[in-house]
Amino acid sequence: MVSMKDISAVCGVSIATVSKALNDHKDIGEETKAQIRRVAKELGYSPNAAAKSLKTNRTYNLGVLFADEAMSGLTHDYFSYVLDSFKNTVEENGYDITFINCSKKRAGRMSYLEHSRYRGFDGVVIACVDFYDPEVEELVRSEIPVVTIDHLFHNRCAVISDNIKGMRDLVQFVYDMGHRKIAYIHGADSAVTQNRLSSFYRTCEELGIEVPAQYMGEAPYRDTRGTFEETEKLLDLKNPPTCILYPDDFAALGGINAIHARGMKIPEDISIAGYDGSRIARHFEPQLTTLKQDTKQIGSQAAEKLINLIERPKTTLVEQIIVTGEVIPGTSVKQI
Amino acid sequence: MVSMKDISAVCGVSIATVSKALNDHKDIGEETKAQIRRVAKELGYSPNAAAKSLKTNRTYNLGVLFADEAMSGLTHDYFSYVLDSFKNTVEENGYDITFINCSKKRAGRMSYLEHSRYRGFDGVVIACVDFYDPEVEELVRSEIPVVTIDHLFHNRCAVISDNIKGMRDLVQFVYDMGHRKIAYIHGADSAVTQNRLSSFYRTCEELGIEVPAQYMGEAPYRDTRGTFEETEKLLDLKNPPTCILYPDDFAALGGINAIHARGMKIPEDISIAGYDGSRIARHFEPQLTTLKQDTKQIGSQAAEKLINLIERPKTTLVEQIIVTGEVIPGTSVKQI
DNA sequence: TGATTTTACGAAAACGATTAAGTTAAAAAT
DNA sequence: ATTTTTAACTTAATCGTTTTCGTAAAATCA
Repeated sequence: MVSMKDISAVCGVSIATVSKALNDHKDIGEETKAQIRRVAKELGYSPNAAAKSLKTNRTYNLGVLFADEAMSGLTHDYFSYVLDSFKNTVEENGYDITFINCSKKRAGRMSYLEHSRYRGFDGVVIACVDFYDPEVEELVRSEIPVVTIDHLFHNRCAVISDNIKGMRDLVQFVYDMGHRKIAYIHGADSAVTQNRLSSFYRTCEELGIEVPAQYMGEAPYRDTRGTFEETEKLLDLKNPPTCILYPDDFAALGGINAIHARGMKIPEDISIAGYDGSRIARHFEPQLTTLKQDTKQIGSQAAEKLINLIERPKTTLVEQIIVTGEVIPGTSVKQI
Repeated sequence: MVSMKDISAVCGVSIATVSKALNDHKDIGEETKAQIRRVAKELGYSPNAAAKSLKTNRTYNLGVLFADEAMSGLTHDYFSYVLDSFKNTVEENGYDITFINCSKKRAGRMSYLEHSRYRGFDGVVIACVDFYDPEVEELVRSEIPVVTIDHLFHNRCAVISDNIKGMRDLVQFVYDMGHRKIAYIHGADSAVTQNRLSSFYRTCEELGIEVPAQYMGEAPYRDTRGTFEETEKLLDLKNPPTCILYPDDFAALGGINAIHARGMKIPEDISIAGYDGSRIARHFEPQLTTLKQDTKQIGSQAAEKLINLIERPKTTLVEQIIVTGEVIPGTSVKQI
């Protein structure tokens, strides 16, 4: 690898001059700068991030902690969109991203914090993990700038998809379509689920509709088996709901199949709605009514916040940024 | 940050001794090692990857180039699975992954090779890009160990999903179900497409079935709009096919919708098949007949090959690794 | 006992950059 | 003409490791 030393030898100047020239400092003559830049290009010089960061304590590399329980990892169709947006935004700002190793099997592995320090991440984004993992808490309490997604820690920045408003809007939409018997198969216990759940209950209460206990079911996110079974239970009720809400669009497929298995049609016989607004839901038949989370906004806001935290720590607010979604009407909820 | 210097001060030994002790060299006394390790833990020492790699020229960091034309990026439902598997395997081996910045907008951006050198990647995996991009070629011709996925470069290792055999098996399956009028809406031009296409033609020829030109259509991968329109054309034919093959599972949705829009049923009125074996295809109704690419195998093979190339360059073969898939029968192809 | 080997450690250079603090010569000011 | 300022560099320390070579003491051997 050609280094500054090589350039300095060719140009007959000191290494310091080369460094300053390439970093465009003011105390280097214009012709010298030009020559150094030319020679650098000719020799095929490439800077060395390790050496640079050793001196400057900046890596321009951000850590991504991204390890949901279900191990869907990168294939998660909500977070992969968020991450994609995050990645695009940080790259536009000259940062790279590296995943924080979360394979917990390996002997001699580092904790999340150790790993982050080892790599010298300028900041870290945390999404889609067990937020009560002690390792996560250790990382969050560290000196490293952190932005979390869909979870709020004390004194830390968070970007949060507005599940409260989202669920309210969705229920309101279903209500406006005339439904009064609304069932909700919610996801497994988590902050996200709790927000959606309480918003569901509250909104129903405000709208004056009653939710019998049998109308509530639980199935893990993205689990079609669970929603299939829960849907069957709902359809078996003496007084079944006219509309079923699912944990997410993918899981809704389990419900769709359960409904079709009985020879019932959507939305003629029963209405359904998902959550996420995933790309594929637009192509279901009927088109799935869903709440589209603004993944692009969530990812880019997280990126911008994190970079601000790094580059302008004094003037950057510690706050939570709420990103709202929107109801995609679709055609899976019938007007009654 | 606490460094080896701090440890050496506390223990009253030299920095060299600390380094050797932590790296378990044989020329350090056992009790000294034990003490140094203990103190390191007590002080909360964390090693510095930048300093280490500066000396050793090894980063234990791999570059990932992953930038398809459609910019689906991380949300691509074939490559995100491949990448997830790749990531898991390299992490088990103590490597991290960093994306090679592919936002081409940024002024002063580095080329892929420059970026890779800058970060000091020990190796690079290339997937899902325009393989004829000069920057990609520059990277491939460099001294950096490279493994490509689904594309073969001269003198480079590649892991390739067997599209030849895959398409043959799929056509054979459809043939065995009794179909003789098979249409194929293929993806946009690429090596992958070409392999599938020629395998399609060859298999049909071997089976003695004729493929009229009107039975061939083209639509970009993952494009439901395109497959919708192409499907309509096929259905309009005087002598329509009994089975339609689609570029991929997602794109098949466009076809499904076109078919349903005419009030036709799958597979009663017409049969269809996808390609990929994506998770969601298992939940379509009817369950989509498709060729499941072994994404887990592809990712882990690529990871192992790349690591071998890095750690045992002398003894590692430059070869292409072919990963075969399997037909998922599903229920979208009718026996006739 | 004296010579030799082994064990356990230290000194110092090096990796490739950045940067504070000089230094020198030319230009500007007095 | 002398001093001051400015422009354009250079020197050298430093970041945190690794690693080669050297060395003193202890252990082994003759």
